[in-house]
Amino acid sequence: MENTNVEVPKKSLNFIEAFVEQDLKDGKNDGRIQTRFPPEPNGYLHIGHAKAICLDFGIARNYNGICNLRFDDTNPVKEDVEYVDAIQEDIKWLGYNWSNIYYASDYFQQLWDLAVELIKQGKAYIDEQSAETIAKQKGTTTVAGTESPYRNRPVEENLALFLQMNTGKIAEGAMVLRAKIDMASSNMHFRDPLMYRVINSHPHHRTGYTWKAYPMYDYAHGQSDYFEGVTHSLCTLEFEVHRPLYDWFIDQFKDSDYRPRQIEFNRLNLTYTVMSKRKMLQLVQEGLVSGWDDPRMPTIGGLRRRGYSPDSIHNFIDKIGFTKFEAQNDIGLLEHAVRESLNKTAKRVNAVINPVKLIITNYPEGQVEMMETVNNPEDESAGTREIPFSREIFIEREDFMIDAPKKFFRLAPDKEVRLKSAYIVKCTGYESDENGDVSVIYCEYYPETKSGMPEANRKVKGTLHWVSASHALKAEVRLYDRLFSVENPSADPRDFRELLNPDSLKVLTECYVEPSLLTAQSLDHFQFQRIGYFNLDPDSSPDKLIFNRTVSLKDSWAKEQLR
RNA sequence: UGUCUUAUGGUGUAAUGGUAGCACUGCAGUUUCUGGAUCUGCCUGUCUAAGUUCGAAUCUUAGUAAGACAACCA
Repeated sequence: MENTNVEVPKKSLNFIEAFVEQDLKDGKNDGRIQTRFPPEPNGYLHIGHAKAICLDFGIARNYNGICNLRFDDTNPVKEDVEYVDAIQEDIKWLGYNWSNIYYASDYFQQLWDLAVELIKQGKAYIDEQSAETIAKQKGTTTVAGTESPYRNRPVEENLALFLQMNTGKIAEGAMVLRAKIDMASSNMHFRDPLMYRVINSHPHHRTGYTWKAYPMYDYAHGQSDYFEGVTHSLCTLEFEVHRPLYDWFIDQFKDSDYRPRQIEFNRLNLTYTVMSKRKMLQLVQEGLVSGWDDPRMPTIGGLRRRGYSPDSIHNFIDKIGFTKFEAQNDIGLLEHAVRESLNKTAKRVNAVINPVKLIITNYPEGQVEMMETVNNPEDESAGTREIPFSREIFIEREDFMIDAPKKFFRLAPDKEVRLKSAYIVKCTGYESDENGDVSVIYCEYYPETKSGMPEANRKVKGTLHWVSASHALKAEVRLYDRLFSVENPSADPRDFRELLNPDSLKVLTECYVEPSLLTAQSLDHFQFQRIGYFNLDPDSSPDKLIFNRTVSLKDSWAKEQLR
């Protein structure tokens, strides 16, 4: 799990980096660069968070700044320590280390004191109206709000009531603290936003029942940034309208030239994917997936289990960039990024996922030869290994056709193919079962065509992967496809469960892999020749090898066969 | 009948007043002890209209379209 040696590529300049460089040039904040990644510990991280993480930590790294992890834990109703731990593991797995770890709850006292200060200045008041009434008085986007009857209550009364709010004697919803700004503002967030509400029914995961009044996001987030010395507070586009309020709160309290700056970027939208926490939770709870780390889930845990490397995720984030345009990113680009990254490192192994037996009739019975084969043609340092070859082997059913069309360069009656790393063989016959399916293929081999021998250079059109029948390990292979069958499930008006792709998981139990895979470690990734990238599932055991398909190779023929 | 933001090939993203480039997809080809990978080529784009300028994707105005905002969520 711990993986701190991941290489994180330097991104090309984006508009946020341009802002950062301008701020540096202008000498702002004494040339200091500080960011933060501020998750609320109320769920698991997904690939959308990975985008934010790459930006927050990446900016700090590229500009000799620091990036802190801060849990935005101001709402105990939704938060849990379970998520705090999982979030940290996922960030580390992505290859990042935070300088400090903070919690918004660390600032509860400071925030409280500043709120008192604001009340004393007459800029905040206690409202005792119901949530419904307050909402009604906010007006609408086109109609100005009306002022609360409590808006002008005396400072002393406000102070006394604010203290009351934190005693536990005040019922939830009975009173709130509001900033006194402008009920007629064209920005809804300026219409006397709530700063504090009472929550006494849930313990906070860190402070227990110490506090009964909790700060709201708009107040707590900006001030937390300010307390920590954040210079660039990066968040997603939907917080754009919050920025004036963010700045307003900063203005109330700042006492030097330093000020944090909020910059918004586009969140990640992936085709064929839902990333809403609510929907992901539903998928898990209703058993539509096996859990938060189901290989089909867009969670960091799911991607990890599926065989995505941290490097491949960085590669993807690097490709999609950061802009202010609400984009729909093609899942195909993610898959491309994964292939590109895994291609450099994945060990090539022989595996046959839809086997048919092939007997080499002129090969001595009982003879076994160890054939040398390269681990990775892209990387010489990966070395070679030996695989056993014998009279009876398995090949892919798709690699043999009785009536082969002209462009079919694999095996067919009277045709020759190269067995990868071994001999050239010629098909001399086959047998079919009662359904007409081929049950066994007969070949003869040419002993002088063994790989590496002088006579081996004879050209044949096709090369097939294979495993020795008596040496192969039986394995279970799980093929994954996109979870949803529509391009933009989030925008589809139908219930998202109706949009699930019924073929998103296909389990193959009659698969054979070469014996070297017995020593594979959990999550190790491999390229199965001409099939795709796979990794060993954590639930595997020596008795039952389970491989997850990370992504298929971009071979239209193979793709068709795998469906 | 509001405020804020955005608009570049099918998709994503560069070009910060000076030749519209890159990647993905698609198509065609090359090559290989697998048709993958590699390599090569091709296709397709500045939302509309006015203005400023020697020159506009870029600046201005208007229009059009899209997104965000009216949680005691973050």
